Amino acid sequence: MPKPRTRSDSLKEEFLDLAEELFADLGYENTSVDRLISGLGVSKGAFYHHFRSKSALLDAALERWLLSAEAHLKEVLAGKAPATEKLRNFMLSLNAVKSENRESSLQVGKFLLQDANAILLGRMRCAARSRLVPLLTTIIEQGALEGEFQLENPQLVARIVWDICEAMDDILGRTLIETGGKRIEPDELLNIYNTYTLAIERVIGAPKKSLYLADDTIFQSWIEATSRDKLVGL
Amino acid sequence: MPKPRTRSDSLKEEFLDLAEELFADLGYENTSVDRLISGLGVSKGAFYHHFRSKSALLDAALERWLLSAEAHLKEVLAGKAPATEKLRNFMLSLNAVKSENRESSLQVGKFLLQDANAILLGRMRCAARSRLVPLLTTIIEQGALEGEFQLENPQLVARIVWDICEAMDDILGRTLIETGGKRIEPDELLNIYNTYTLAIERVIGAPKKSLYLADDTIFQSWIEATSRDKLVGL
DNA sequence: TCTTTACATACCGACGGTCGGTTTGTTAAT
DNA sequence: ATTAACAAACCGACCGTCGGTATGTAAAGA
Repeated sequence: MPKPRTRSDSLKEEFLDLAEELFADLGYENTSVDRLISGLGVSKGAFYHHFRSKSALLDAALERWLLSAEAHLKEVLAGKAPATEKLRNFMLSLNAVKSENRESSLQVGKFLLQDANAILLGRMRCAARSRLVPLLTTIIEQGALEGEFQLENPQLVARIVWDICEAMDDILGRTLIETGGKRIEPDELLNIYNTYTLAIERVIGAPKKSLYLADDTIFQSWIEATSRDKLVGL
Repeated sequence: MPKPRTRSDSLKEEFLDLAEELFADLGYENTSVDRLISGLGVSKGAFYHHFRSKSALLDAALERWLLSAEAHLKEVLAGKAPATEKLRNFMLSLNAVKSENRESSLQVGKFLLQDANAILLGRMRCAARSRLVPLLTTIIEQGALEGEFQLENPQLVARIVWDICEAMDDILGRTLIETGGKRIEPDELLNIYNTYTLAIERVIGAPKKSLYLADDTIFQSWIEATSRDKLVGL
């Protein structure tokens, strides 16, 4: 049910809003331009007036999403906390950003694993990496200066840490959704999380358990959110 | 120039051969079924007689490729060498497998980064992971038994090591192709390689430099192979 | 009045996939 | 040896959907 458009509140923004929603529901490839325009009750010309291509629409959507994520993370890292704390906050905020989208717009749940979102996933990874790795680098450098982290090449190491975070998101997501009807143990997710963060601790030469999470309430809520979701089939 | 087909040498294999070639040249999405059948001089019915869909063709191609890779790696790991050596061989063999394809069939070079291969990349990563991580796990377990590696969860740690390898391939590939006309320093690639392997050493708790590479001849040949390639544009 | 913006409409070619039908090969009863 | 019966392999016209383009047009500002 498309909300009634008052002319000249920017149609472009409405396209972006609807795109986020449909990309999350159907996947990028399964979201046709026809579907987008009929959802908004406008013509094809309208779409191609605002976007050079469907691919450009994806870029714009990702750009908008990344801007907010970047701002949020910068805010988290603004203070004078020790690098260890900043790093932990960074990682938890990453999950928070994604969790908030899990329920509304750009999901990072099951839909990311489908063929229909392979392009979206690739683009998102690339864009997020180029914007957020620099933030990570500053944390790593700070930790090295503080003597808390033992490493030699902050830029590359930050990239590696980022890679590990991406991989962790991937396996956490798969674990969440691949266990079909079976009840998922929050312990299992926590175990994955702590094993990955232990790996990160070692990579940056940080004290053991500086990233350790004893509490599994985060994963409790993940599981609830996931089981609330309808099954849309493949 | 399609070679003259003698009837009843399996058309299915010819489809797979041509698919590998075209996927590498044009990308998966840019390789149409029409192109495949006209390349072989057969009809569309012929294709859909042998494959349920274009997607099934990709699965079959990946399956064939993975079988050979798996066999090759198992062979490498058959002996009674220490885990450290096996791990180093494992990683180098991975690169070898890909280098051999770089020149002939399923390239892992520039074409993997395009949108047109996002699906292919995702499927390949998933398939390779599920087949090869178990092999890695045995190495890790062996190393833990030998007392050379210090870790607690071999299975998950093997997965993490694999993730880091994937990330390393990614960044090495990007570094190779994103530097457009500029001459690439083999040193740069070697530096990336050693930083990533240092990370792996730390993750598995192995002695420092047990994976270190002093020699950059491998990357020399990579660069040559890459600059030999024609530019096919986006 | 002239130009520019913001759309609408009609249309295109390429694509993945389907379908009814034909050819070719195999088996076995006559 | 012939032929009926069946199945596998293959043909090619056709379809719906897709992303994208070309052209038209109403309205607003100059």
